[in-house]
Amino acid sequence: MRQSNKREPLSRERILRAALGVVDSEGLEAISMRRVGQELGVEAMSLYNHVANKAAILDGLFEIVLAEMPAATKAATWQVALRDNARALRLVLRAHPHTLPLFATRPAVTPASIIHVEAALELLRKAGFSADEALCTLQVMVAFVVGHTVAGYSPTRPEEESRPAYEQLSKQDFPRVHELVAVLARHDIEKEFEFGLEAMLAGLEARLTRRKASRKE
Amino acid sequence: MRQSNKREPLSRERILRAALGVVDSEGLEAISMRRVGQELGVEAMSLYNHVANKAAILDGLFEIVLAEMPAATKAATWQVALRDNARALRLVLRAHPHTLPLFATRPAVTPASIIHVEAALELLRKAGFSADEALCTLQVMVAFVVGHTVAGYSPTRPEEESRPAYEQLSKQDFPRVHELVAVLARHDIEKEFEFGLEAMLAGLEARLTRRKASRKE
DNA sequence: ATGATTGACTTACAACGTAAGCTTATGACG
DNA sequence: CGTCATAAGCTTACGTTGTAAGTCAATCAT
Repeated sequence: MRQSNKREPLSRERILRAALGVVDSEGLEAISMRRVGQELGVEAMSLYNHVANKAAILDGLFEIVLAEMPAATKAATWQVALRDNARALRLVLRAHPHTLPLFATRPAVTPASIIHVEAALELLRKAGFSADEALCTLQVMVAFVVGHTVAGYSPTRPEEESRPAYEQLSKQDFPRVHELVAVLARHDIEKEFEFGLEAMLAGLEARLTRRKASRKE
Repeated sequence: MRQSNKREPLSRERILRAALGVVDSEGLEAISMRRVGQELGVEAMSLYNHVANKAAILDGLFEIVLAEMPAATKAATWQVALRDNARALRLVLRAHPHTLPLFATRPAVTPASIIHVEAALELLRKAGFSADEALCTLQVMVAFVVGHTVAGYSPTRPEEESRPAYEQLSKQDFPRVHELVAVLARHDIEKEFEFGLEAMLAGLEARLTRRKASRKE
């Protein structure tokens, strides 16, 4: 009955990877200590030898997802670097949509992502941003990327109330909303992301040039 | 022993308000059917006469928080309107920081906020944005506001590992990160929000003028 | 060989969401 | 006034959860 061969020992690493597997295939609320243990052929309580508690597993999930982000390639300009980073972050988040709620609870910047932060800061500082501006820029970019990805890709459970209301109530009272119904059909959420990303970058660039101009006179 | 006087009857409204009270003072994970019932002097199961289940309560919380957003005042330009809306949304979210995780799971636009959406769309369309651009603009703004507020105001439980790492490891390996340590002390997250908001607005405005120019030639 | 350490398993408990059934107050209608 | 339907509360019960506490077998240093 018992797992016959000498099994490889448990570890934080293996636990997190098993947990990520469960979350990816069954959703965030599917993980319980017993479920993760079962995935590893182990009792729930055995996990406590390697992780402090369930919250620590969620923290770890957040961490290993973020660690999937590829190292930044050498970019020509800070604009390109920021854009690349934003897209890379979005891709990582989209790869594990069920973990997205985690990013709403935990601080976005973590030791795992510090390399990316350092690289981005370096470029921004050299481009002429002050330390504070560079910090703001990064935080604001992350906020946008995470915010937009969470909004668009959080797996919505099949609630039936919210959808139909649009077509019915809105014709005369909300003409502009009604107008969107047709648009929504062919609306591309990736285009929407790029739309926001470009706006953000353009705004940051404008700020930088204005800043340089005011310093020089 | 029993609650003596004829008590006023339960209702979805009362349940949600009680739940919001619990969440505001004790945090999101403090709400359980029994806890909310206790708040109203009622058994847990009685709540099921007015709400479908716990998820419905969370949906309702989301809803009544969003409903606190004040009606938009008549704004001079779409820029001012967007800025006002963004700040108003942020204020509402900040007023109930414990509910912020809810905004990561649920769709941002809800029947409760449709009036604001309609008003904003009207202004954007009149300013020259296409229907799709107006939709993108709104979604992107909401994503930024929610994303940034969640990142900055989600009540972080007192985890002790993440903080001290900064000062230690970063001096030579991460000089730019290290540079931030001093900045962080006097860093103002509201300024940071305004920084991002202005960048976003500037970028959107640039897009609009470019669009008008290209249509005219 | 022996003793300590590690890491698994077992048991147990309180709290959770909620299904099912029961009880009581309200109000319509003969 | 009596009857009875409906509504809205209460009670009990079940399965699942996170995890504290205790047990036991394997590994390893001496």
